[in-house]
Amino acid sequence: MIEKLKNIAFFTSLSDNSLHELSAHIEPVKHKKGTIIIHADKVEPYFYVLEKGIARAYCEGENQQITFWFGQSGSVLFSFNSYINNRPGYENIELLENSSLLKIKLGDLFSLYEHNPEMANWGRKMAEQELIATERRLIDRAFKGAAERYQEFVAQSPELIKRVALKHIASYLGVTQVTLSRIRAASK
Amino acid sequence: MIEKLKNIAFFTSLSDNSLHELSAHIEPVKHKKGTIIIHADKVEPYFYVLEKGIARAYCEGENQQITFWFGQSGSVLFSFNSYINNRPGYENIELLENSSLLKIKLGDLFSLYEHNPEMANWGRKMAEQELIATERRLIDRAFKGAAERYQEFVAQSPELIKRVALKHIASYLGVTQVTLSRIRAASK
DNA sequence: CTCATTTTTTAACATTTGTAAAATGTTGCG
DNA sequence: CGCAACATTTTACAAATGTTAAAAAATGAG
Repeated sequence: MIEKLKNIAFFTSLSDNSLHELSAHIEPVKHKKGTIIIHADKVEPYFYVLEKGIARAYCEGENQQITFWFGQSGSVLFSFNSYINNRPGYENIELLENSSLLKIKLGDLFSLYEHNPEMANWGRKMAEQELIATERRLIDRAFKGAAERYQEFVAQSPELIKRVALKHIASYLGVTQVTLSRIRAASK
Repeated sequence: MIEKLKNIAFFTSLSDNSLHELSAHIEPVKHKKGTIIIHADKVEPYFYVLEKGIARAYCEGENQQITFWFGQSGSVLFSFNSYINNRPGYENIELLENSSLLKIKLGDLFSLYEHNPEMANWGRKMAEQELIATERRLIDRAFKGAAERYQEFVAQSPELIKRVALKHIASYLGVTQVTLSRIRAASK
């Protein structure tokens, strides 16, 4: 299990001692494509690391779902509001392929944060990395047109383009599927 | 100084001991309206808490500035990329009024994180709160039209509407100033 | 207070994106 | 295979937002 963790970017900075403590609380699980592992409007008590597979986070709108995040191998999956505020979250997380995950109870993770400063700093850095990535996306959306955002998405996430339905990518990019089709047609 | 810190929401959870340690590294400063306290493309070595005043963070585009964040009393101001990755940042932070701030050297803050677990958890929670707020804005932008975003901004930030130029609010909301004017005209 | 500067609003027109519906393409299962 | 379900593209039209320019209003320095 420790060797598994060492292969995941988020965990490479941890000492063997912390990895050992952490691994005692980890349970590997597998789920099929289509499984919703995080549900909106629920306090979700688990934190997952995606070992293999693809996932998306989305919110349910009136007549549409809006995908705002994709996860790949090495991504961490959790309900932000459950993790941060112990309140029901706003996002669903769906596995888009049959996937392998590592599962940790939030309570166990928080205990580690309280008594192991290295883990507390790990949690801080994880939140910071997610923060800077999220803010970049917010800014990018303001500066760049939909076409440019699509080109960058293709360049940065070639795997996702191949494996994820375009309707999800369209909503991730903040346009309708019709607009994405037009962009793709124009760039041939 | 400790009493000052206790009045700031971010610091209310800290023990007197941590507040004491922290306050040894804090320098109160005042700056005039228009001062840029965080510069893009520079590693900014200070972390600020806004005691009194208003600030905005913006990125410089080709023929426009895009404001993507406002700070008020109690907000924390820092270059995300300097703080998180020790790299030059992408944002400028400008004081929109004469302001009082508390100034802390990043290096001092990081030392506290390393040897004081309570401070490490404080840093974690701060990043988490910024993260959840940023993600909510990203999602809101996808779900809500510009008019609705404006109404919510008015409801949630009545102070900012009074004190901040509409051109900055327009770019914060992701529309041109002309569009914001139309929205305001329609909602009378 | 007055003038110069900046901010905000309004107008006319262009462009982008959205909506709805039909056509085409793809996938998986019996 | 062949059908059914789902995904993607295309078309025609509608709505929202952008661009440019000018007028009106507000602000601030002297």
